[in-house]
Amino acid sequence: MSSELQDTLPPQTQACTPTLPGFTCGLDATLRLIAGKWKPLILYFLAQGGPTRYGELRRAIRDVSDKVLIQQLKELEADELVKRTDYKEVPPRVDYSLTPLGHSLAQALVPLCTWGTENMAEVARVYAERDSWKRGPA
Amino acid sequence: MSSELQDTLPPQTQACTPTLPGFTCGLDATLRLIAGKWKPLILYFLAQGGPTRYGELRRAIRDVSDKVLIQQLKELEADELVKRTDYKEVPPRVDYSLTPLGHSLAQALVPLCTWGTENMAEVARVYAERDSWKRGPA
DNA sequence: TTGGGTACTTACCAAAAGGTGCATACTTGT
DNA sequence: ACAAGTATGCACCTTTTGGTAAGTACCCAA
Repeated sequence: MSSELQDTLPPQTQACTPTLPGFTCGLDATLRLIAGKWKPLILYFLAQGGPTRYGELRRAIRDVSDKVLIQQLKELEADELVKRTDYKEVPPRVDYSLTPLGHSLAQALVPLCTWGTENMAEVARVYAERDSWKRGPA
Repeated sequence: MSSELQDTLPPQTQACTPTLPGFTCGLDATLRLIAGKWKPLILYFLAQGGPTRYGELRRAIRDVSDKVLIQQLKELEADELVKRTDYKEVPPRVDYSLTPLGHSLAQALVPLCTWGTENMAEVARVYAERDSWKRGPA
């Protein structure tokens, strides 16, 4: 990594420069917001699709349960990354979209997605190996 | 609505292509590798400092316990993101460094760190609000 | 000899995270 | 009439995660 690390670098005794409140560094702050099994996926999905209805999201993010999806959406909303719009219609209709803050975070997520795509074969291989010794040799 | 958003969306946010094994997309693949409370921090720290001895890492990443740090290092090693070097000296001496794969992942983490740094005030504010209603007003 | 440092390992636990299934109140399609 | 879809809420429970405290084997300095 080149030396234009926005945080620190000097004689470092810590992972990053501690700055505000309780965060050890910017990465730490970010990680707390996106901690949650599906949050990054939700953000990323919303970044791609714009306002999305609950049911659509639910179907898009495979294997998530209602309880957890709702829960994480609420947290994202409380964290001001996502905006919930309730149309107060009679069969319920609600949609979710990114706030500007959420949108910028989603952008920061893009490199991770790109990395995963580019290295998917590698990652899959590693996983295959792990799974095989876990279940015992052939 | 089509759920095959991946190929119909704006090229700049579009980096997610569902293809291989059990991953829904690149982001999903990446997230599985860095899932773990301290993993991103470990990767980021190693990216900054080069080969680092265990004890140094331990002291750099505040509040991590031996058990967990070791455990996550092992997983990172199994995932071929980190390389462990044991000098087999008499008072134990070991150090950890990034593999090329790990290094590229660490690069992808940089925007998250940057985002966190740039929006730290915002994030801190949001957290303060949450904490206050959680514990009741002063 | 006692104490500290090195890099771990293990047993035991508490808390957090996530999942399941049922319920709601109302509408539309069959 | 009845099933299905809509967006949740709630009680309950299992899995996962992380943490604590202790131990190991060895060396060096006081």
